[in-house]
Amino acid sequence: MTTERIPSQMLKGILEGAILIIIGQGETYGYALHEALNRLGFGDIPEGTIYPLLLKMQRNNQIVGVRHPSTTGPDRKYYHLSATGEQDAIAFSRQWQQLAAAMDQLTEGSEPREDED
Amino acid sequence: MTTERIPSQMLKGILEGAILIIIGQGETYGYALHEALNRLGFGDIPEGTIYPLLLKMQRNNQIVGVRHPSTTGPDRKYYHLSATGEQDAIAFSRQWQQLAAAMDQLTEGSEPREDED
DNA sequence: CTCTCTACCTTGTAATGCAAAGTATATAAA
DNA sequence: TTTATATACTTTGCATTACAAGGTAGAGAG
Repeated sequence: MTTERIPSQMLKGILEGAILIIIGQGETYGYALHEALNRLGFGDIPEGTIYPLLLKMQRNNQIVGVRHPSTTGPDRKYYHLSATGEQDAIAFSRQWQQLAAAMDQLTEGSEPREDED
Repeated sequence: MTTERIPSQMLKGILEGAILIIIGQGETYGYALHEALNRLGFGDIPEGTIYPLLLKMQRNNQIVGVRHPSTTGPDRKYYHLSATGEQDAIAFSRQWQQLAAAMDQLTEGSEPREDED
């Protein structure tokens, strides 16, 4: 199992972008986001991280939240991207690619072997 | 020119790992590190970021610094990895790969087109 | 009625990148 | 000599971020 925990310091500034992209692929709510991030390999991001972040993104007019009742539990707050959020999602993708490219440059031809553990 | 500025929040926790890897590829000093990071595409990381980080890494016994006189300017403090630092560099590489894999999953088949604007 | 799963929110803390300012050496220009 | 520039390292304080810990509440199972 290569599922290694990503340190929280490494996620700083990336979670917001990741969430922008996820919401951009279809409106969703906090609790489902928690499961989506886990499924994608970001690890078990706690609710104490996700919900305050969503509220901040709402304050910054990146996302818009609408409450909907659920028949199987408490209300859900569905979020979708605003125009600003869409632009931010695109900007984040570019910045991520820039970072990934720099990291690629860094580890070019000097990666530690992992053939046999 | 696709050289986009990587936001500082996005670098949090990644700079340390990147520096571990660079120093692992051959001992170097702060000022040269500043240029190397720029050349690799990480952007113009200010000295107020690099030097305090090196001092912290030294306190944490990840790197070892040795002063050497220079004939072309002030003394240089050359750093090399400690045993701890080598392990941390390897751990960081794994964690980065985990993060990059999660980001790949995220943008799978749903990237914004850039063919034509 | 209690327990669990779902679903959201708040407060306070530690970690990180950075701006701003300072110190000091070597070299070239005035 | 004086001034300026590139090199080279350090410190203090700030804004941002992920998180732990705790709280609130609805729906269904026992």
